[in-house]
Amino acid sequence: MAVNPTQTRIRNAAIRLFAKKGFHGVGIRELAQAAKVSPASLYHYIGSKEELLADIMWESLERLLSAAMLATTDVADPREKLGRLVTLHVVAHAVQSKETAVVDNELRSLAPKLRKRVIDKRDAYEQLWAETIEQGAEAGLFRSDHDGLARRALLEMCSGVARWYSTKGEIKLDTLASEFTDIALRSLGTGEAPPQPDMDRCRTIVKYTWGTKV
Amino acid sequence: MAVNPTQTRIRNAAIRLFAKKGFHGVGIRELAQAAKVSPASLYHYIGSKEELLADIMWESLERLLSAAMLATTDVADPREKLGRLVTLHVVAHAVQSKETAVVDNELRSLAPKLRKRVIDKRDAYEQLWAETIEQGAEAGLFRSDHDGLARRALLEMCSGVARWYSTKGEIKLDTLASEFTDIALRSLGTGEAPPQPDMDRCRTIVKYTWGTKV
DNA sequence: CCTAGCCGACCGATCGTTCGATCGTCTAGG
DNA sequence: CCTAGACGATCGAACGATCGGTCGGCTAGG
Repeated sequence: MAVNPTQTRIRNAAIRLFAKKGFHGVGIRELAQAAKVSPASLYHYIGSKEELLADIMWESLERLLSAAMLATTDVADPREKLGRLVTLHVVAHAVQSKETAVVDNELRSLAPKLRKRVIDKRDAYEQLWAETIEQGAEAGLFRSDHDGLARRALLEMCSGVARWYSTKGEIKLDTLASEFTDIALRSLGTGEAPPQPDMDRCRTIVKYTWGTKV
Repeated sequence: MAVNPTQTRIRNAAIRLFAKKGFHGVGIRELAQAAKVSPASLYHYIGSKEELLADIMWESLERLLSAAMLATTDVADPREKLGRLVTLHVVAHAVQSKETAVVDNELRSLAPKLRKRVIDKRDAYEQLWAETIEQGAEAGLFRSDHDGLARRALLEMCSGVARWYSTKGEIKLDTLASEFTDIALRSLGTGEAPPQPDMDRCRTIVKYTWGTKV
């Protein structure tokens, strides 16, 4: 999980370049130069270019999933649960926009074997959303979403943050999160004013999961 | 605009392959084979691989923009206007998922010169959304969106359709469009039940713009 | 004869990857 | 304390393959 400084440099360079140019748009030599190693040395740290991509994607999803589970276990109210899922998802895509963009865009660059591991993780994560929405529907708090249409719409909306949000822009992270939570809950809601989730708890989890950001 | 049958084959093959593997993931030999010409013959129809991509993206946006303008001119009610924008955007991303996916993902593969033309088109299109939302806000029908946050959220949500919707799935196109319109209007709305836009008019425009689909 | 369409052969460049060798560091045996 | 050797890290050079693109020439219809 990237403890070695050289490993970390390679990992970070790969995330930055893959996000900017796409997996196939980055050559090994360019990657090596950005990580300040020779192309040959690169292969002491990675199995192959593709494995490097798969590792990055899987670990990114692993962090997102564990953060989401941490935030939703023992939460009874589906509205609170969904609000936290949205907040974490949006904040993750805002502060880790590079690696989340890679996760969202580069699944196609993985051969079936490596792809499966990543897809399984992603499905496990999206399952959290599906369960939460279903619970809300059963409780009469959300409109039912038996096609998963609303879930997909909301996930795409929240993931899109990585494509346009800039931490240097005028929009504060808190504004972003609460606005998106609002939109999400009102999309699913039955009309009542949606409650805001426990922001402090989410902030703590974000800090714990992704480090010093936020 | 692709009247020649060989041009059309090349265009369609490029859209399909670029959407599936990404611009840098497709070689001209693979593209030529899919279009049933030799790699050399390819260059009787395209200036370069990159120009081919730029043309595809620009034309796709051109169609979307003209369809959107066609659907919104002389429409006074901002809610009706936005409903039609959402419907057209969603339907376009559903039935032309390949080329819209290319538009959404491959901007980074274009050198600045070619990129500008495409970005200008995209901005002109998004401007339509911005104006409509602003009109709605001034009329007191929408919550104001001075950061463009809601606009971006909705656009990402609607564009995401190209990533998951399948015309072979169980969700009907009408259901998709009306559900998304509903979500969009309730995201912006002040609480009243959102009106459904003129679906027949939208259907006509889709047919006129993208041909026999729908 | 001209031209549009088409293609085999080839261009230099770059692709992902491997190999063998050279470093400095650590450890075990005498 | 010295030394032999194992070890991880590093890299220059090169591998065959493929990259985007070009060129000269062939063919067929007007």
